[in-house]
Amino acid sequence: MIARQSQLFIPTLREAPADAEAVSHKLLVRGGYIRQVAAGVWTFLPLGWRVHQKVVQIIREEMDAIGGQEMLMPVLTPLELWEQTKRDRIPELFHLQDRAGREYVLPMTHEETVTFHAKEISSYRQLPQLLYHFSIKERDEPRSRGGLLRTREFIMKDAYSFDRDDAGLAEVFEKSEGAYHRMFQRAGLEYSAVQAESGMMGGEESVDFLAPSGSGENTLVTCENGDYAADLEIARSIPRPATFPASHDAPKEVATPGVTTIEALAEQLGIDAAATSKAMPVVKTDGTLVLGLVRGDDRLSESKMLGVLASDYRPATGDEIRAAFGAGGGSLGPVGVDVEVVADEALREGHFVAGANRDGWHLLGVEAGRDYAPRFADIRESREGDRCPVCGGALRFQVAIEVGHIFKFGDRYSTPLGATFLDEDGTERPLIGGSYGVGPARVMAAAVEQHYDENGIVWPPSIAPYDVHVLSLDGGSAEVLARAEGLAGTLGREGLDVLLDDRDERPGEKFADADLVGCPVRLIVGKRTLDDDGVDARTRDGASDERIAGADVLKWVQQH
RNA sequence: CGGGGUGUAGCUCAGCCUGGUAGAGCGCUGCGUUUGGGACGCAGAGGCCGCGGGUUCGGAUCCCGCCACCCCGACCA
Repeated sequence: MIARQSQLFIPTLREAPADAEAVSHKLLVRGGYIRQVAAGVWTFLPLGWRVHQKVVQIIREEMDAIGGQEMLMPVLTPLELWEQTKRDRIPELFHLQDRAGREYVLPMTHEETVTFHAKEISSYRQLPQLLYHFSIKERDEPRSRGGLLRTREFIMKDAYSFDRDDAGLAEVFEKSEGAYHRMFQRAGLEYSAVQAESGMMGGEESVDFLAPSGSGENTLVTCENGDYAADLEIARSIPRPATFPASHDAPKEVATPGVTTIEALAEQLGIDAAATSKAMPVVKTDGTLVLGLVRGDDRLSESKMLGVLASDYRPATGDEIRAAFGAGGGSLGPVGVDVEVVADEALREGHFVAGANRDGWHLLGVEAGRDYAPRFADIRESREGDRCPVCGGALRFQVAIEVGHIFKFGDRYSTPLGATFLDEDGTERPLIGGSYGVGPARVMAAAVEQHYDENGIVWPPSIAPYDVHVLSLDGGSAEVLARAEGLAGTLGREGLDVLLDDRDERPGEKFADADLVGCPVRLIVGKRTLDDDGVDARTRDGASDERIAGADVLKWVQQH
């Protein structure tokens, strides 16, 4: 296939739009791949759509390879379905009515709809099933950001599996995980599969696929030895050891006038911040006050705390704190309080300085178990300097994009929607399901975040908009142009996607645009190459750059 | 929803403080010269200065309100 650039709509920009921050956002806009229509709403221009389609095709092939069946479910969805699963109250859900007042939603995923169809499965003999589609998702995000990184409308490949039991589900889940590894590898991404939060809608098991990136909303924690990877929200790790001052037989009061921060406390007492404890009073949805306690140098992990409390919560207000503890926020501690204390595991051993629940005073030598009886849990957020929980190796923290997420949902949808089947023994059971999502646009953005240089995008060959970019530096010479056209034609007939820059532009401009667009292989035809009947061939990554004979071009392209 | 910021030509921005009939660079059109890393000359086109109200003889500029967009946070099946 050969495309003439002189006739295409590829509006490249010399400068990045002022509001762009992320590299992928800047380069995809500058390269003429995407344009913004409204906040979080984007058009894929012809070039961008080609890349998107290439990613889609890879995903499709890998899904089909594990027995997935492609279909298409509608965007417009009756509200009733979502009422039945109680997801109609999700704030991100778009609602609308038709002229007769019937209510609809614009779904953010299709569990309800696919389960609605799965009601037609009536026998174990029809199981398992793996259904998927590529469709538009709508989410009323309070805040979209970073170009394609987080949008309010996007295309997602979402697959749904239905099985008779957990064993069947485990099998598809594993197969899907394998397919996901293959698709991200094929797309040229660096990524990690990590155990993820199951989420409020999810079920038992959940795996996130995170691609390290210059911009993103997740933090990927990996061990240097490759034996541990997790999302920061749930990452476990070994904190550095604390250096303790002398111990005491019982907590000993010490005056700390005006000291309300850990830094000030550690400095005044001349001790390691890790030898102090930090108290974070929170209030659960039912109004119960709980005191979270972490080491002074640690941060409370909001997501871990959420799991431990099994309830939503908020920080206690100043008034609530004073009422419960009789002191201000900077002077709180676990000794002698009436509320439940949830202490981080790091506080299990050692004697720590803690607030005395009296303004201007702290306690020295506070020991868990002896001086207060906490419930221990892992509630600290991992941080730089921690060691791997598996092997003790150094941990690495990277900003990352979530490109895929798979999770088991069991009968979360089949039970409320009444999707049951008759099992072999004649009993009626709910279908057991799993959900497997991946965002092609995020794969695209992640690929750019990972592969670019100061001049533009350096596409992984598998998802580049065109395989080969032929530049005709004809400067009006019909002979050169004819040569370039012939070359493009030859490659096109071999099944390569060729972009021929036959525009009436100066060489510098063609080079700059070619760098920006980022096709993996570039072939330059000009007066210089006409002389020896050759072509200048180079790869976008700069690894190869050489004059080759015309007859060798096909071979060269296939090798690079 | 909280905090910060920006809306002036297709893009990047100046002008606003201190009111006086709209600017630059790039891009665009035509002609000519050029042609291996974003050329040069000449001649042009292009703006409800985000929207509404107010103050004023006069508002891009000052005041009030609204809207949009971006960044940080909250949120994120």
